[in-house]
Amino acid sequence: VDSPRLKGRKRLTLREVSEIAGVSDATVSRALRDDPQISEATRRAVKRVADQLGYIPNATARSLAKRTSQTLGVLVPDVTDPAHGQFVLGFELEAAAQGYVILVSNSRYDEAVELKAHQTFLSNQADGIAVFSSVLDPIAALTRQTMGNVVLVEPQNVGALGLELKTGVIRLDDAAGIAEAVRIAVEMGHSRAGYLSGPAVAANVRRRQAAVRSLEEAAVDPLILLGSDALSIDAIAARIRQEGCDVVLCFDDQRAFRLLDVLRDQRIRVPEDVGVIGYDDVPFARISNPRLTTIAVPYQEIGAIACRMLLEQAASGVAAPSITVPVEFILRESLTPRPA
Amino acid sequence: VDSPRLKGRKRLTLREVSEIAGVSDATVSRALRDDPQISEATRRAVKRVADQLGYIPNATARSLAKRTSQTLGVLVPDVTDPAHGQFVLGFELEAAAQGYVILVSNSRYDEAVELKAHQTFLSNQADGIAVFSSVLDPIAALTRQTMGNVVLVEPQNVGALGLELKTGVIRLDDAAGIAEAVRIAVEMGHSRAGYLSGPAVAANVRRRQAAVRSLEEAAVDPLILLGSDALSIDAIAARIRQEGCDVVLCFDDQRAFRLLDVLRDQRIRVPEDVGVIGYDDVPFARISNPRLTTIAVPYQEIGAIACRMLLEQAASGVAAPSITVPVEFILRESLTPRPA
DNA sequence: GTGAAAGCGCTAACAC
DNA sequence: GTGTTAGCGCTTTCAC
Repeated sequence: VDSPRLKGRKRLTLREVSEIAGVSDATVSRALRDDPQISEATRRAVKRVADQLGYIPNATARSLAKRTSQTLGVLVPDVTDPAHGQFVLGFELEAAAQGYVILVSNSRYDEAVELKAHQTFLSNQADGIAVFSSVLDPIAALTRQTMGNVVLVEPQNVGALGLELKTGVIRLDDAAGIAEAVRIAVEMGHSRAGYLSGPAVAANVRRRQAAVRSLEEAAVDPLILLGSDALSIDAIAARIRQEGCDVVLCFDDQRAFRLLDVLRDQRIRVPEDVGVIGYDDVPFARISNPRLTTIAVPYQEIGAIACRMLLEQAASGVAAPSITVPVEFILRESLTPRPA
Repeated sequence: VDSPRLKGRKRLTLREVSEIAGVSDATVSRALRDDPQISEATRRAVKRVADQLGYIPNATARSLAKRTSQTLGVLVPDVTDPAHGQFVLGFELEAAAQGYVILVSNSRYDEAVELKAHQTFLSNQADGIAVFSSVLDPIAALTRQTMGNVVLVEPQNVGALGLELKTGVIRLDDAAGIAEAVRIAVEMGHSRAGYLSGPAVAANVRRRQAAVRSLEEAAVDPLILLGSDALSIDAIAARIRQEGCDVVLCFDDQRAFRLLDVLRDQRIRVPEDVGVIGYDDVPFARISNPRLTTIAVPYQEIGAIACRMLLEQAASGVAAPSITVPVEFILRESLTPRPA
């Protein structure tokens, strides 16, 4: 057992392997990569020497020479958020399966941080970059001469200015999910729906508007805005009571859980007094008390898709067709028919 | 606005910048890195040209030349787990603050995957690697000629064989946390404590044993083993009832939440009929219903510490002193004094 | 089928 | 202060 000298450890190079194997370095390079035009005999011989010596190729040198790094960058606001974590997991698993490593960074919804991370990825020659919930001002991004190979997931600003980005985009079918939720809530006899807002991002606006529209179509009372993170959650509970909401649609599960928590404190019963609907279907939604009715988003699968789109774009050289991922309404305890 | 050619895009090199700036490439290199021995005038001139051209240095080439990549690897079983997510976040934030990028990989507690990820990080010249909850057989790991600069967080197998690893190690002070929990539970009048086991890892054994010992000292009934993931959670609830447990210590919060869920189904009241104690204090613990009594572990801070230890080791060349992180008992609704 | 040589984009002595 | 010269460890024409 060899003690790992931590620093300055000089690692084996391809050339040393070649000397011991008694062939040229080029041959070792080819043999190790299973280049077809190398004889089976030398290939095996070289490989034997290589892993006998414990040779680990230097990916850095390889990247420099090949001008491709087998590295992908992932930028999320916060891995700690279950949705983002699942996204990163799905992305990483797919990337690993394809022989890629991933660089990850947390932007904390900060435009400056996001931009810097993007540059860092570019600097590290990432073959592609996936950005989840990008808050970047598209003007700023596009003005720089290159964004590289990018896929945007649930971008917040793109499109706001009617810009056509030359990148693949993945969106959620928010409208359909919300419409379904509203339809079912109305069928259950609810007529005064409130909306618990999220951060000032595009998804929040889309979801709210979808709710407004769906309620209009259902010809019941218009959507009651309950305020967002700016307002204290207690104030929101108060509004729910005074507005007489019988169902609340939340921007996401996290907010829904917090709402359940304060409603419990205030002795407003869920679902008897008010129904609560989340968004995301994080793992916890199925074991909360009450279990949360929500709209399920396959974040892990989306991560895998983002990875594949990136690779596809890298190969084709053009933006992959953008897609809209379907979401699914999941009925659980936090929503029941309105008591007569 | 320039259309981002996705592939084969030839990026600006240092040399091109130098030509336009009318100086040598070495000068540009120095100016950009604020080398003190460059005149203020040329430094500014060079920088102006560089960012006018939108020059982005090639970190790959830099790594090759400097033999240090400003890259750190992080290996966790599953980013989706709140504890791991927090760890990665803390690690990444600290790394970013120090100018490092991170590579992340999910091992899914699979030894082979873990080993491969480790090699990949090494291949990519990571300046350090943090492994959370490593399941690697230390023999296998040590036999390879180098592990590089590593920090182990809550390793599962190290020490089992009495091996002295030459790496920094971060452990949790499980025993103290559990002891405190048991002490308080006993003070509250509980006397039949059960333990809901986790995966077959070192931490699980440590926590269980700490509970056994603490109960002995308290001179109440010995610990009742409730089984682990192998047993269905329903079977566990049944055992709780038949054994007459009045308090259950769980390996982690996730299991505690699942337990709360099935106890609710079975109409066993928490905390009235049985108290429940988790471990980790994931964010959800404070808004679950009932809110979960647990032992808080500062995973995000641990991530930052791991990062710093890695950097310290890289600089000093020797293993950083191992540390044991204190944990904190947090009393919430799921545990109350035993009703008389 | 294999070797020699040039080069990927940068940093680091060493000169001047 | 700044330029010149070698590499870093690999891939890749182009010969043979």
